[in-house]
Amino acid sequence: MLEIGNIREEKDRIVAGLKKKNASQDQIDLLEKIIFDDDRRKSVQTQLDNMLSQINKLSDEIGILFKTGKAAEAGSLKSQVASLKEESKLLESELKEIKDSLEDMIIQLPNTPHATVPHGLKAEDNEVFKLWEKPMPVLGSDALPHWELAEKYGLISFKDGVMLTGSGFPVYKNKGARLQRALINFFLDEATAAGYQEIQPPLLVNKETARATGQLPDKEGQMYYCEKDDFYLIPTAEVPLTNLYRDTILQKSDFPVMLTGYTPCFRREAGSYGSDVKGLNRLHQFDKIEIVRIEHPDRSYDVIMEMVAHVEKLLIKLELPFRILRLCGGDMSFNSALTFDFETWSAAQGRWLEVSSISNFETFQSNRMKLRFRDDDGKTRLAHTLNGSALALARIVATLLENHQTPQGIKVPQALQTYTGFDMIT
RNA sequence: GGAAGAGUGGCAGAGCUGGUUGAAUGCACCGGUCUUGAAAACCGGCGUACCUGUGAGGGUACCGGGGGUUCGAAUCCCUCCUCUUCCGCCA
Repeated sequence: MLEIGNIREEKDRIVAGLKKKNASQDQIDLLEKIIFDDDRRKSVQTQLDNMLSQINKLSDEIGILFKTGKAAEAGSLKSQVASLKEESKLLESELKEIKDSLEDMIIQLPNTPHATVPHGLKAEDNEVFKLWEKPMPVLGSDALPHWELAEKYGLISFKDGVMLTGSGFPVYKNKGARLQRALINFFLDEATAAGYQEIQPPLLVNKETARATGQLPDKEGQMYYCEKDDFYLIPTAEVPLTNLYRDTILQKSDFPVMLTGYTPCFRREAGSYGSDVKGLNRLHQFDKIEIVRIEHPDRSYDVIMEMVAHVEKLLIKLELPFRILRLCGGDMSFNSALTFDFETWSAAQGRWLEVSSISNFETFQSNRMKLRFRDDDGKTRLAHTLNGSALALARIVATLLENHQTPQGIKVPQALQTYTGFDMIT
């Protein structure tokens, strides 16, 4: 959620930012209305406060009359308060209405992009920030896509998943299951070695939590929902991890806040179809290790590069061809001010698969969840939040199988062998 | 799931027979005096948000969440949530 103060004070910058993010004219037009309504909010707040102040004063006077045994004289004061009270009720409901509609409007505005974000509308406009340095692997003509490899070696059963639940819920078996566990441990170990604190959060969260990181209201349809208990299945560990710091005021000495967690992620992915959902490409349930950082605003753009470097190291250790994209304004998520996507090369499919997305949200999340810190001058300010996948398992498994396939079997990268306990899948 | 009790500022803990209580007191924390330095002692400060004012300041709201009674509620009532204890169930 954008800060109202920024909307008021830096309207031109916000307009330019919204345009870069490919916002609609309707969204841009909201700014004027927001400022207008915020003026109204202030004026109604002032009236209300003055009125309540009067009520308080009169009530005190009545109290004194009662104490000094002049209760009989309180009658006219009481009726004064009664009428003021009626008026104040009206103002109160007016104020609430204005505040609600203000929030409704502000919530429709996406975050504004950082200066380094490239212009553009769609995926093709993203900037290739970095390409892996080694030559791309060349596979034989008999190379198989991962879903065939998974079947050939008995690693994953998509069929059984359909039987148990439905499509998009694969069952990992044998060395496939072991590979999953190895990757989880590998990623968690790498993250904790880099200084991230390991967290095991709940997989179901309440409305308030889903709201604070921005999943509600706009991504409601993407989450699984337990109606009976009013809980949402998390679409990413970002939700519970970042919310750990909801409504808090950090001391500067609390920085850096570095969290990591492994969780399954649940996504309805309504509307996806075709080759997008083939094999492991897009699942309703997949495993992911997330890294989250809460930072001083002065540091957040250094920190995002640290996170990029961390993920890059992981992919190098897994010996997977990758590229890093700096997303253009039109392709970035609603919440983000700057996003780097990592894609690994799916050799047998001949396409890039997104395996990580690292974003700086600046104060967009912290504003909504009241995540502040105390600055040197003693004042509270909103902290910056960042997160990234490090890494998402399913697609890593897909490209791992495809890129490391040989006529003898699938080679396990060196770094992973201590975790798998085998160096070859045969 | 059933029964009883409880939820107050960073923590501990008063207030809960309704009226200078945003909230005693202690600890923690910050500043100062003292000291070669530190500790102790003493003095002062010490919540968040919003409105208003150039500023000093003034005002409003908040004592788990929401609603109600009342001229007035941390204090009374309703409801929800959470915690503790006992019973039941269970990995």
